[in-house]
Amino acid sequence: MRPRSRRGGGRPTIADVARLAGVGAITVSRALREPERVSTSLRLQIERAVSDLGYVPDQNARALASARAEVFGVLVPSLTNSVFAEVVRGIYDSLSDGPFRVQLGNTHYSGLEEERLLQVFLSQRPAALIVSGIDQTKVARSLLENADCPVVQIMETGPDPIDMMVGFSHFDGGRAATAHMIEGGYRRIGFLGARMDPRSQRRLAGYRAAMEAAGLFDQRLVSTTPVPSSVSLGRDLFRDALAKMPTLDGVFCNNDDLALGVLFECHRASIAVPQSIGIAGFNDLDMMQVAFPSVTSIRTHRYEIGRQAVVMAQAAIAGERPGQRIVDLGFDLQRRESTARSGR
Amino acid sequence: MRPRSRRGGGRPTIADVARLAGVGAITVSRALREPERVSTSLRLQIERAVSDLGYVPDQNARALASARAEVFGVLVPSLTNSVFAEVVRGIYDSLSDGPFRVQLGNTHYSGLEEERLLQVFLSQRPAALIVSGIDQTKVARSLLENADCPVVQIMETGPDPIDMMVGFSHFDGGRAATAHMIEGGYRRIGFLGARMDPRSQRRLAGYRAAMEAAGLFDQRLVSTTPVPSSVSLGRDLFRDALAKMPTLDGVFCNNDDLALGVLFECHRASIAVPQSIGIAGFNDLDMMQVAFPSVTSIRTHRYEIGRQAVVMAQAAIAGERPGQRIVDLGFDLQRRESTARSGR
DNA sequence: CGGACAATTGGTAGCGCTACCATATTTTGG
DNA sequence: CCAAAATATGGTAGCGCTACCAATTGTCCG
Repeated sequence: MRPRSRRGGGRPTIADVARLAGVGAITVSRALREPERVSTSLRLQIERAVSDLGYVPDQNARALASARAEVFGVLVPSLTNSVFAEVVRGIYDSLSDGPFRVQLGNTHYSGLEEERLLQVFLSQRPAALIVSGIDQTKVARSLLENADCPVVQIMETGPDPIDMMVGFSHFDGGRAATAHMIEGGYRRIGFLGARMDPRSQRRLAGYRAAMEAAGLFDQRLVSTTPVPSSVSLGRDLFRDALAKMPTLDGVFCNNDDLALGVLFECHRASIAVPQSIGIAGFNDLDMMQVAFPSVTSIRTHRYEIGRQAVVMAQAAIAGERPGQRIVDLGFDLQRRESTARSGR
Repeated sequence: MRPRSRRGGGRPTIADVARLAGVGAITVSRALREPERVSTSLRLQIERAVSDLGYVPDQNARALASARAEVFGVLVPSLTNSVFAEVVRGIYDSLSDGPFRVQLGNTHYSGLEEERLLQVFLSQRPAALIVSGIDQTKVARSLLENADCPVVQIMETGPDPIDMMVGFSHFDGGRAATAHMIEGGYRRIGFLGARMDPRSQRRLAGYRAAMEAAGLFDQRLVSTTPVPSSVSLGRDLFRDALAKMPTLDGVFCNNDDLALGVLFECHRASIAVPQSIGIAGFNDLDMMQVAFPSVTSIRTHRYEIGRQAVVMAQAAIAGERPGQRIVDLGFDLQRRESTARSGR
């Protein structure tokens, strides 16, 4: 006679706690989830039993019974890109004191992979979903629209949110950085872009808008590649751009990795920064202000985006109507030595 | 009369598939998990029904019934440290084509946080656990020893594994970098260390061993701080070290972020690298070989550590005896311009 | 002081799946 | 050709928890 522990391995269950505390199982369940709905005396008794037995609720059983896992599904295109690493950190930090776990997926910038991961995540009935960008495939968008949980799109803002959005305008960022260089007297400003995911495309569009507004745009100033970004790629792109267009007097880089590669190459080739070449990056990694010369960049509020996404999702879970569905956290242009031709 | 869909929301269940395919539910279950144990005709019929209904198995129910979630629990001390980001990428990539999901936890370099997360993870009955380092607290170690799943400790090797280990010797790495600088003619070599987690401590110990072996050790050459590492911190530590010890002729940095900060500060202060100051880092981030001058570093096989940890865990899940419980993936000393006093 | 109402507590019946065992059905070997 | 063994399929009984509803007790007010 051992109907118990057929599989479980003998971990204490809610029934064990109930027996020890001399109450019904459901009361234990309530004491753990909604302590205020249980009398103080019983609650103490139950807490005692829980700690005596070392009881830990089985999350799988809980999720099955309530048709809802205490999981936030998070989809990012890259784990090594430090921008997303910081977003994810913001998410984890905001979630760490609640009951929610995080299920992190890496889409590798692939729409198909995103669809696949969405299926996997949905099969767990997550409490909320956080996805990157606003360029979901048709299938992915439909999965998200029909998901019976809050959905937050992060990193970008745009019209027509699936549910909620936190981010900023990459177009505006690209335009601001470019406009700043034009103001600083740069004329033949190149654009260096790697990966060229949708966000990079919009930064390029912002660059183009600023250049055209000043009557400076020239297609030959644009160098892009689908290859993933890296510091060494920045060096290579810059060499090519300079060979193609020797009169280049500045570069706006898709991101800071590329900008750093450009900076190092300028050192190596003894090209004066910011005199001969101005450099601006995007994201404003910590090292940009330490670099010599320090590098102008667009500071984005990545950690805050992660934090805010969690706040919005949790509010929605709690049944609150969102104050605003679209939150634009903006960006800050950090003007530094690398684009200060005259000054300093 | 609607005993069904009280909560579920109407997603098709295994029973729906079974009915449509005209078979028993258990046969559907088998067809999905062990297709080779079901006849071809039935299997096709079932696959048809699955795709017609858009059936996706409920992971929570599956985990409850089988007392085992298809989840790898992964604990790392940081998400933004690009070393761990790459380890995690190795893990995700190796797992992406199997049935397993990843549950990622961030311990923030805290033993207590690790214990807490282990509790959370264990409550899901994961298929395997991957934890960072070999310095678990007593409680954490006990939780891991009693976990009824494979456990892999990563990033380091050492005696007395909980179960399995993949990593390398940080002591040897620190010693190799330092010995290389000594060979190169550097004498007053400083050690710059941030965070000073156990791995950093062992790198420091390796540095000390090399210095002592050459009769060069001096406690005043060592500058450490518990503060998290960053490029700006590298600059600050270097300034302090130089102020404290003006005869400094080289620095071995705990990691590449610090080394980069030192490099930039040398540029800013017009200190010749490698002539006046030699610089060596640890981890060999991509940018180290692009930097000017390129920076000597210890290349560690981070992605491969993640990959290998998954391979070992999967073998253990499949019931195979591990070939070796401890896998040392070593490291490579990358000799570059920043420590080449004479050459180039 | 009785009845409406809130506050507590518990019982029942699953959630959707799989472990275990039983029951056909086919294959094998002597 | 038949028993034994292998193969293929299905039924039953939960896994550990919570939604739903019922039952009990205490509380308030006309």
